[in-house]
Amino acid sequence: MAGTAISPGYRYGDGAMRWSKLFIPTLRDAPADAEAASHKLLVRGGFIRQLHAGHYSLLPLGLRVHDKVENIVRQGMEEIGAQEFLLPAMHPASIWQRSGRWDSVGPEMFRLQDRKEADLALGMTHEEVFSEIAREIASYRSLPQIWYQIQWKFRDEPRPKSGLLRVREFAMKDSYSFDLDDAGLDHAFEIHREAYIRTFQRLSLDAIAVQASSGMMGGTGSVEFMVPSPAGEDDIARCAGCDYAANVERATSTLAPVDDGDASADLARFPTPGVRTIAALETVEGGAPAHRQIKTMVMVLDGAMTLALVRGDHQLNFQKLADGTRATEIRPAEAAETLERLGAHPGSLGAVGVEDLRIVADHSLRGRHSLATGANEDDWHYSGVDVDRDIAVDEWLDLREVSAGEPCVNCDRPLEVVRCIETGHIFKLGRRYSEAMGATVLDADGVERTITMGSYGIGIGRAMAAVAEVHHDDRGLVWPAAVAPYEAVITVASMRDAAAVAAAERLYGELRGQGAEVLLDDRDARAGVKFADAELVGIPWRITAGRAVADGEVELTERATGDTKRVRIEDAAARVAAALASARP
RNA sequence: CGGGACGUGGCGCAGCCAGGUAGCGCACCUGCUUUGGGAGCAGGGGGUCGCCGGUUCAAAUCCGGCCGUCCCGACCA
Repeated sequence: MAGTAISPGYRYGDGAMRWSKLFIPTLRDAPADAEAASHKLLVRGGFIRQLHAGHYSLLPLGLRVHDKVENIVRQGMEEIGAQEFLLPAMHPASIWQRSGRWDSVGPEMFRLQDRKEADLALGMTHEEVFSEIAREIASYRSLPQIWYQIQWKFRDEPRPKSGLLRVREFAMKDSYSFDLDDAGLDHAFEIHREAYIRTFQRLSLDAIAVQASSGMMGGTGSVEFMVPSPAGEDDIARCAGCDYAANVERATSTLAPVDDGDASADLARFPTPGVRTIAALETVEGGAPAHRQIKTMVMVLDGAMTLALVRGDHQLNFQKLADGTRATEIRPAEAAETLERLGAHPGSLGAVGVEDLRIVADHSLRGRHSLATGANEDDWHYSGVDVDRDIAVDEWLDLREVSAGEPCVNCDRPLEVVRCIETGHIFKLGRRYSEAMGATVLDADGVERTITMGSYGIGIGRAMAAVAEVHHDDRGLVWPAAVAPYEAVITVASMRDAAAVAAAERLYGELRGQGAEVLLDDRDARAGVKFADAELVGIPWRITAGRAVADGEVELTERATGDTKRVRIEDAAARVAAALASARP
């Protein structure tokens, strides 16, 4: 535009939304190692490319979507008065040592050293740094505060997978609330919950708010936002009759009482050659139905072997065990360890007479008698086990995982179990970090009080992938207008058709003049290629300038439905603008 | 961490077992034709066959080690 000599090929402004000038590397074939729909389509559509496991480059189209997701999330934060920060991604070890997490989080944190051999970490979350800053809040009159950032997080996931769904480096919106007391925290938590619901609605995600385990964050309560999808990694239990919903790491249900009979039987050891499973023990002479067996899970909690007991027909939930015992590192024992300590292989294990190991048991075993379990000798089991009499249970915990169909604890209606993607998680942290960092204020009475905190996260890239998981068809992505990389594409059916080119240019100018994000597909390619690409990339509206131009018309096609209408060229811009306006948040 | 599979032009694959000048489809470049649902013909460019070592006259191919990627599992005791 200016008089400065710029090589025409590099003229930026005008070419920026012409497909022929853009880098949109679409692929006919998905990479062989992609499994999840979002992974395949984001790669095929030219949105992302993998650098290595768990690390993806955002290409121009991908960045546009990512930016839009960010901005919708940002809008939700601004609406509750949150203030945006940007903190360092790289932290000194000392700040993590002060909170105790340098040692407690383990290998999930990327650690490195600088040239002076000082320990550093790549931030996996920012409670420590934000609460360090919050030390400058000196008076209760400065509270409450809500601070947030959208920043890269680094987590050395044991298994990155499914494209953008689980990665080691990702943008997260993390916010932190600072209040004088628990009532203030409850309020901050509630307005976040509401903001998240609004935000996920704007992203066209049907997120379910569920009770959740707090995991490594600690604290007194947490809620996850779960988007139903087979590509997810979490199961939630949800009641069809009331609003009960919880991650299976926390969910409970009502259990029908078990009738063990009147009298407690005598403990008896009996031979069970070849019996290695619950099912086998059901049918053998002297055995018992699964719900009258004790399943003995040998676990190692922070290095200490522990027996976790559940009913034979129940499953142990590891997160419940970790939460209930406050263990940070938890794994099943290896067969060799088990053999050494208990004297038998898996399949013949039990807690009867075990004195030197910690024993935790699920509530469903409380007071039970006349049960069957392994005898800690291969091919031998016990019958007539009376839990109170024969097993030295150290702690009673909720350890069992709920199953679909069990009655809801609130209303007795059957629970359903749904596979979900966790797109957001909010925590009531309490005073753990503020106390460690020394973030205190003086209250109205001049008394020093520790600030109470909450922390709240949304994974930007994961939310983007979740949208792709939910909104696609066999032709490609079907982006909701709010997050689409472009709102509309004008497809010139043939670049040799001068009238069509002229109509397309006119509409392109008009729509850009209205502020629409419109892409002009001016590639010298066949119409079929352009249609297929527009559908793969998932642009909500397509305006086709082709044979209808001879009649003074263009075609307007909605990606989601495939519906096509012919409209007058002079009316087309207004029609598209109206459609876009109704879709904007 | 355990189990499985796989690494060959940008993407998808064959070749490997039975060692002998690296091939196909898509994509890319040139030309002609075609032009509303991933065009046709002709010509062309691009690959240290993941890396290191070994065996051999000769290694994508056989052997050893390493690295990387994906999937399943972290339970049914």
